[in-house]
Amino acid sequence: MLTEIATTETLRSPVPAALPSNRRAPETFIPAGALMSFPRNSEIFAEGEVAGYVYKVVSGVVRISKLLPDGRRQISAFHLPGDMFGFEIGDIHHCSAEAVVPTKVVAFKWQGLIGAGASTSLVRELLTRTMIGLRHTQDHLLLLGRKNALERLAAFLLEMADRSGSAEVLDLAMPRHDIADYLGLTLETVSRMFAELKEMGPIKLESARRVRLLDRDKLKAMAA
Amino acid sequence: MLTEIATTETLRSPVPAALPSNRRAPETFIPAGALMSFPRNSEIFAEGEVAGYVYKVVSGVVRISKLLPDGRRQISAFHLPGDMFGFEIGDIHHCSAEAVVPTKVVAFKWQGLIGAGASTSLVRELLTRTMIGLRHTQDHLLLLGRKNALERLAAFLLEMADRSGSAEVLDLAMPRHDIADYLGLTLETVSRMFAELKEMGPIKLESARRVRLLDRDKLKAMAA
DNA sequence: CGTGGTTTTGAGCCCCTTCAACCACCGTGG
DNA sequence: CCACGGTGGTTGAAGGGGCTCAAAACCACG
Repeated sequence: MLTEIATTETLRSPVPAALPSNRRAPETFIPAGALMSFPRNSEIFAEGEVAGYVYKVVSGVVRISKLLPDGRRQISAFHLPGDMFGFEIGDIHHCSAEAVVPTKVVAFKWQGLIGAGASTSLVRELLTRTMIGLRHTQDHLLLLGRKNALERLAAFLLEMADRSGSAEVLDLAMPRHDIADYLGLTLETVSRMFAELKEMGPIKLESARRVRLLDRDKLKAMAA
Repeated sequence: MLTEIATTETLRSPVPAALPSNRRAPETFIPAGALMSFPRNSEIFAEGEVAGYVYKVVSGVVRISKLLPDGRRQISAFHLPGDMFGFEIGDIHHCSAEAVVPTKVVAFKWQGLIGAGASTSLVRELLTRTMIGLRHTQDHLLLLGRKNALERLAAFLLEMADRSGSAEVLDLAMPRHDIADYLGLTLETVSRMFAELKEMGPIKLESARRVRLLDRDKLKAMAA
C-alpha cells in the first residue's frame, strides 16, 4: 500500500487521506498522504526534532529557517504550493519549517518513499527535487555572499514573480522581517530598498505587500 | 556494462580505466571511471558548458564557484578526496569547477548512473550525496547571511579541520582569495581575521597556509 | 476609535571594503 | 652569492553601506 500510494503521480496530486489537525503530536502515526493544516506562524517541524516525513505544500506558504544560539535567523527558502520540503539524511531535522500564512500540506512517510521496495522512478524524482533545491540554494549563496541590498531585493522580487505565475501585480505573503531574514538584511534595510526601487522606477507599491512590477527588464538589470 | 561499472562500490573505490589527460575535449567520450588529472587553477568544467558527467575527487582539492557578470565570485564548496560533484538537472552546468591544487578526479557518465536500468540503490546513494550537499549549502547560507567576519573564519577552520582528519596542524590548500570568496569577504579581511584569531589565542600560524589549532573549543565558541 | 502588529523614516555609528603600500617567500639567472 | 621579478600575504588609513536605536505612521480589527 505504501508503494501504491507513494508513486510519482501521487506526489504530484495527492488525495487527502485524513482530516486536518493543527499540530501533529510528535509520535503520532501519519498515513502517507495525510493532509494537515497549520495556522499562520505555527511550527510544522523544528530543528532538532525527529524527522520521518516529507511534506508537499497544497496551499499557503512555508518558510525554512535556521537559528543561531543568539537568535539570528536565516531563512533558506520559501515553499509555495507544489513544492516539497522536509528531506533529511539522518532522522533529525536540521532546519525548522513554519507556516507563513494559514497553510495546508500533505505528509508522506519518508521510509515509504525511499525504503526497500521503492521504485527507481520515485527515488529519481526525489533526487531531481533535491537537486533543484540544491541549485536554488547555491544561487542564494551568490546573493548572500556577493550582492548588495538593492540587488538582493530586486532578485527576490523577480524570483517571487517567476514562481507565482508572473502576474502584473505580485502579492507577497511574508512580512518585511521574513524577507530580511531571507536576504541576510535587516527589515529596515528591506523597507528602504523597496522605497529606492519605487524611486528608481521598476516597481510601484500598491500596499506594503502588493507590488506592481512596472519594468521587469530594469529589475533584472538591477539584480546583477 | 554501464550498470556493472556504475555500482555503489565502484563509486566508493573506482578503478582508473583511462590515462590522465590535462583537459578533456568537450565532445570526447569518457568511459565510466576515467581518471583525469588537472593542474593547479585549471578548469574542470565551466558554468554554461554542456554537462553529462559527474566527478569524484581522487586527490587534490576542487572549488565550485559562480560568477556575477562584473566578476564578483562566490565559492559554494571545496571538494576533497572522496567527494563527488558535477550533478546537474538539465544538461548545462550552472556552476564552474576548478582545481585548487594539482588534482585527479574520476569521471562517470551521468546517464549511466541514473538512466533507464539504473539500480535503485545507486540512485539512492546519489540522492544521499545530493542531500548532504544541500545540508552543507544551507549551513553555509546561515554563515553568509548572519555571521560576522570572525565567526566565518572560525567556522571555516573548524570545517576544514573536521574534513581533513582533525589533525593538530591544518594545511590549507587554498589561497586567501579563495577563502574570501568562500566566506563572502575580501582577502584583506580574511587576513585580518587570521591575525585576530592568532591574537585571541585559539590558533597559531606556522605559515600562511599552515594553521595550528590550539583550542578547538574556543574556536567553536567563536564560530557562533 | 483605541490597540497591537507592521512598516516607514531618521540619525549616528561601526564593521567591512577599498585603495595603497609594504613584506615574505621562492625559483631563476647573472 | 645575490639581484631580480612575481606571486601571495600582511598591514594601514579612509570611506561607505548597512546596522542599531528610536520614533512616527500606517493598518487591520476589536
